[in-house]
Amino acid sequence: MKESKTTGEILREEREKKGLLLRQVAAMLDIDTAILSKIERSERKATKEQIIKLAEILDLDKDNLLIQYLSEKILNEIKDEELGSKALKVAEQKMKYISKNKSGN
Amino acid sequence: MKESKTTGEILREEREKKGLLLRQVAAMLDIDTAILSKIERSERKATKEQIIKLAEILDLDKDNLLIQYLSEKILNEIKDEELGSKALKVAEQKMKYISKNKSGN
DNA sequence: TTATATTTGACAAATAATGTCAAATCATAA
DNA sequence: TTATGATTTGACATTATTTGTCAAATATAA
Repeated sequence: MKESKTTGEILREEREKKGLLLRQVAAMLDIDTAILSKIERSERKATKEQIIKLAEILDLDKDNLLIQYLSEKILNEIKDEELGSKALKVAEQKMKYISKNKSGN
Repeated sequence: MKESKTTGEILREEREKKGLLLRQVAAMLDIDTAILSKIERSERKATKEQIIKLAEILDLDKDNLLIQYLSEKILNEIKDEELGSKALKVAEQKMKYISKNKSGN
């Protein structure tokens, strides 16, 4: 019952569907093959720019991929924190408050 | 209609309530006064260790202060992101999934 | 004023993120 | 098998970010 894929898993799946090699995609990103290998196995994080390029290369929805990516960055921030779950809820509350008071109201 | 205080605002308020000087609290934290000044004005982030020490020094609830602090770290991660709000929601979903499958079930 | 507290900004040190490279491992076709 | 190409691993280099110091500027108040 696997609930959700990691960004890395998504990237690997799509790259393989397209029959592309790590070497080829890495070249398009202008990085070493080793890094892309690590990104796909969640051993390293991609940069935002790399995620955007990868969405283009692999025909993935850019916004969805970015949301995936950002949510992982958020979770990474609290993954070792006992209070992480509570902090996340508080962050959402604050976020709501911020949105409500955005410029334009 | 100020909804919530920043960690810095809380820290300054409590320090002043106790009649302590920046210099004094900074010394207890073993950092320069300048940094504490910046932390209280949200120009710099504290470290987790500093937050814990500050809770002790200022008699604040440690967990509450840490939750405040962590939620700010989360928001900081997405504050310039258009998709931040969506990413936050996805992070919560993933978090629920993770909790559900914690060791011990 | 003078004294003390705080703030500011330039800079230094420490840490973390991002990358390269070469060798090891893996998969598979000859 | 062995030979080839793909991927993985780990040591290391580079760069960016974080965390800190220091001294001068500014505020506060006696």
